[in-house]
Amino acid sequence: MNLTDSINRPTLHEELVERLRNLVVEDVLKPGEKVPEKQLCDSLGVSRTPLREALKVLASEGFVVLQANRGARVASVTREEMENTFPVLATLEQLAGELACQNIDFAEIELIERRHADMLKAYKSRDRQAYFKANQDIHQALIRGARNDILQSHHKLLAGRVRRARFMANLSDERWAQAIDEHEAMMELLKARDADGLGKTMKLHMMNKLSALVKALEAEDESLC
Amino acid sequence: MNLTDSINRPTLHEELVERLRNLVVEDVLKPGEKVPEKQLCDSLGVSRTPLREALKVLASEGFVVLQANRGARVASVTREEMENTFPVLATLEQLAGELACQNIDFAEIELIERRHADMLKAYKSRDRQAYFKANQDIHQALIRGARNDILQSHHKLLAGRVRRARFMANLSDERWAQAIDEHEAMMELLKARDADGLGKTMKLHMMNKLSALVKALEAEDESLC
DNA sequence: AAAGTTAATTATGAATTCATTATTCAGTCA
DNA sequence: TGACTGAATAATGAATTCATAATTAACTTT
Repeated sequence: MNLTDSINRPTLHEELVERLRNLVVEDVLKPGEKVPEKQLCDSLGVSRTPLREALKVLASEGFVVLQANRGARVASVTREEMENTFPVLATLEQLAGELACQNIDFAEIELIERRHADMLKAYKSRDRQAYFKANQDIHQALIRGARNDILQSHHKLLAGRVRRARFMANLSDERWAQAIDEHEAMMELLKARDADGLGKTMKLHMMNKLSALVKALEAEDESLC
Repeated sequence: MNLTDSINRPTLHEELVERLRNLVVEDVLKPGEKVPEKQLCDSLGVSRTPLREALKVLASEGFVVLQANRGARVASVTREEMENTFPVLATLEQLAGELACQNIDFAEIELIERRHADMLKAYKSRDRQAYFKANQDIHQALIRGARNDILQSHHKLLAGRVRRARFMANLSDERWAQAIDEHEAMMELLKARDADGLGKTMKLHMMNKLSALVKALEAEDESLC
């Protein structure tokens, strides 16, 4: 019998924060759209109070924007925001890489190796969905390996905001190949527990992601004109 | 006549977030204490709804901890939390230092120089209050100079959580002198716009703060036994 | 008297209600 | 026809109410 399940019942607004954030990150609620309180309440079967509490939290996390007497709108994904977010995220990843080399245990490295293999397989079969999933798992496992809750929570927030961008721009074949190379290097550096090397590589990896994203966005803009 | 004042009236819960956060940061509400909803509502003259909304936000920021059906408690300041927070804060300061060297304008550097002079004066007259204020202004001005909103908001959050610790431990004369030296170096590197140097120095400065804090906490622990 | 049990009280989470502010839309006038 | 006005409608922010869970107090029972 599992006792923790019945005890650890999350409160209503916490669940709503999770679900609404997912709606934003997964691009179900589109940037700029206003969040329809009443509609969401009906479809989720809750009253406005916990939903509004959740919206305040989401606003403080930057996923929605509140306007007095005008409710909440989904925060838009601007190029400027990305250009501000990625450097911060990159620095946090650098720190995570350094700390992970010191603190991660062997079992976790093996787990990452397996997910790394999954990722390579997904790359070879050009399965974007599986690739993204494996990629995300690897990064998360590395962050967890850093053994720093504060780092983890701030990383999670920024990663969520960045994840929205991937729905806007598909990565190029060229960038995809480069990303694979970078991951190969990261894997080796982690196994060698080269803190400085892994940190720098992870930072660079993230900044290269930004370059690719900006390029993709520019290409998209052109195609729209 | 100033028209912007009357328009930009912040919403009730936003004001409450600010005020409650200050109560926590300024150590009016002590770590571990439970937050008395009813009492606060009475003394602030608001109903529970906006207050509770504010508490959810504060919880997501890490200043209070919510327990289902047991309300909110002020988050405790543990040594472990500090040891997790400082490295993250230090990395953010490093990034801020690098970006500030690129983006800050001359007028802002001059402003920082003036506050730096104020800080030296406060040090010489051993005015802790004035010293802390000038110190905080300098760091904030540097962050602003980085021209990165995301960086700024995350820094603000972590800085707030760290600030609580200074109420728990007074810094030693030795550390104080060291901090002054570090600030002198930072000032020179900023004026020279040495991005790498300023970043590294600011990071080190922050990590030294942690060491001093941990030492002070240990000394305090001993004196209590 | 101390530990355990039950009833009264209080606090909490969430729904509902209410006042106010935006928004929509029909009607007016240039 | 098209911009303006104002009433009708809808939404939002905040207070209030209500059901339930936690805490306290009173009361056994040994």
